[in-house]
Amino acid sequence: MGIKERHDREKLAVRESILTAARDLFVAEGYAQVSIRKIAERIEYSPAAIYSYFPSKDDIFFALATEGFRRLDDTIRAAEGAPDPFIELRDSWWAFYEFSKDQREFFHLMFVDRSVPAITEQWQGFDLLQQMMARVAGCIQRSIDAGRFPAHLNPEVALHVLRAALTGPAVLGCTCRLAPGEDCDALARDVLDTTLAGLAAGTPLSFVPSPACTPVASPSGVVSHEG
Amino acid sequence: MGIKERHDREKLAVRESILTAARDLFVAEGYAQVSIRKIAERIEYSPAAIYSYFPSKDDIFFALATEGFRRLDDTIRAAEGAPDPFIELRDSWWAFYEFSKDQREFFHLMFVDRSVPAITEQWQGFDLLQQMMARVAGCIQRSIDAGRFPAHLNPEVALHVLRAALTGPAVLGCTCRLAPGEDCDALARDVLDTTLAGLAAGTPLSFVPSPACTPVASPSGVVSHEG
DNA sequence: TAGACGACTGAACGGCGTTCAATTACACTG
DNA sequence: CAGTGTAATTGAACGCCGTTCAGTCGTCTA
Repeated sequence: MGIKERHDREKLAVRESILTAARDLFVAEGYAQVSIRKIAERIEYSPAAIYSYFPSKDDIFFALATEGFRRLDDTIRAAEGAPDPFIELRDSWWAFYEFSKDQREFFHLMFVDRSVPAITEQWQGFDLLQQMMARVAGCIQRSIDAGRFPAHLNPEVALHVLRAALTGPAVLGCTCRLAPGEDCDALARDVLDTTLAGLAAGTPLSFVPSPACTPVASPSGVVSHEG
Repeated sequence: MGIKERHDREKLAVRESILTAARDLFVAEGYAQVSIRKIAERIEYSPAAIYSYFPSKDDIFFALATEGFRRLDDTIRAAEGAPDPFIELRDSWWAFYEFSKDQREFFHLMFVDRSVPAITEQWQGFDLLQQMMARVAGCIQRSIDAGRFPAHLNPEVALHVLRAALTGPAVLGCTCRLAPGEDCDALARDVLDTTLAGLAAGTPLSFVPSPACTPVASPSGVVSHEG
């Protein structure tokens, strides 16, 4: 009796086509330009039909943000593997910046956009992001062990400082806050190198990271596992 | 014959009341929650009336962004004056970060929001921002002269690096991308100190700043001098 | 074949930014 | 004071938006 299975498959295929349409539209035109009606037209369904696949528009974009973290993970993984942990660290964060350039809309959705509400609600862990963070922290630890950073440096603190600093040029780029002639890549490179040098210099730091670290919360308070 | 003058004054007062209503609404509820209809209701005019004072909703917020730069200028000016230029530099950038906290919606409008389109168009100089930048650059130069930074450091480059790095924690805070328990102030402090230490360490930098530097472009391509 | 059930739709609700013909208020002219 | 011109203001509409819901339609079950 594979009828239910076929139905499930078909249902999932429609859901996937909604996400594909939404992704195509928002990568091409940005979040703000995407409407339920446009998505519906693209998949040749009525707008109302979409609401039997996603409870709200925000949930569609939350699913896409989740996909964004998968893409970011791929990007950063591809940058890992340099023999020198310090170089690997630099490559990883450079990959983070390049992700903000190459997948601008995804980056904006994941790290900048405020359209998705309920940010302060409880969220369920994004395993991918936490794994990414853990890998980078490990890389920092290996850099410390290799003598590239002072022994007293807390890898978690360094991680958050790097994340915050690199977020700067990434956001400036993706929100169009640079003059046309300005070289965003060079700026990002300088911020990265300056931050690494500052960490290497052993400035005392005061930040105490909390065990949890959230990128974006589910609009319905529940993590949506799309795909 | 002061009738025209009185009319001008009245017209200006209505314009001002529109801005006040918009400011109150958006500081309290955020850009996205502000509508022309709500502004109109608050000033007891019809929505259509607003369009004889501002060509579009975006222009209202562009005027508010301009006001935001005035507020930022006040904030940073108040932080200046420390005898040690290095301390003054640190105080100035800390004031920048505090502005992002205390005037979150203004900061978001000025440095993050993408709702206002036409960012890449030609813009007319924001004298205030350029003056702010020039003052900070001067402060960096004095820090170099005082031996706090290497002599070969380009003050303009350092300025952009500091701006980009500090934008990071500011954006993380104002877009709610920190876990509830995380201490944004400590993070910002660490980013600031790490960046200053990195600049002091004399890492070679590659960024070449363009003479112009824009925060946000006018939606109609023309700077609106409100007030 | 009757009924149940799920997917799907058309129409609507209340909101939005914006436009425009028509009206009103008012200073000026004769 | 009556009439005229002008600028301010409005009501109604247009075409969007996210979302809801009663109702339809097709398919599977008993």
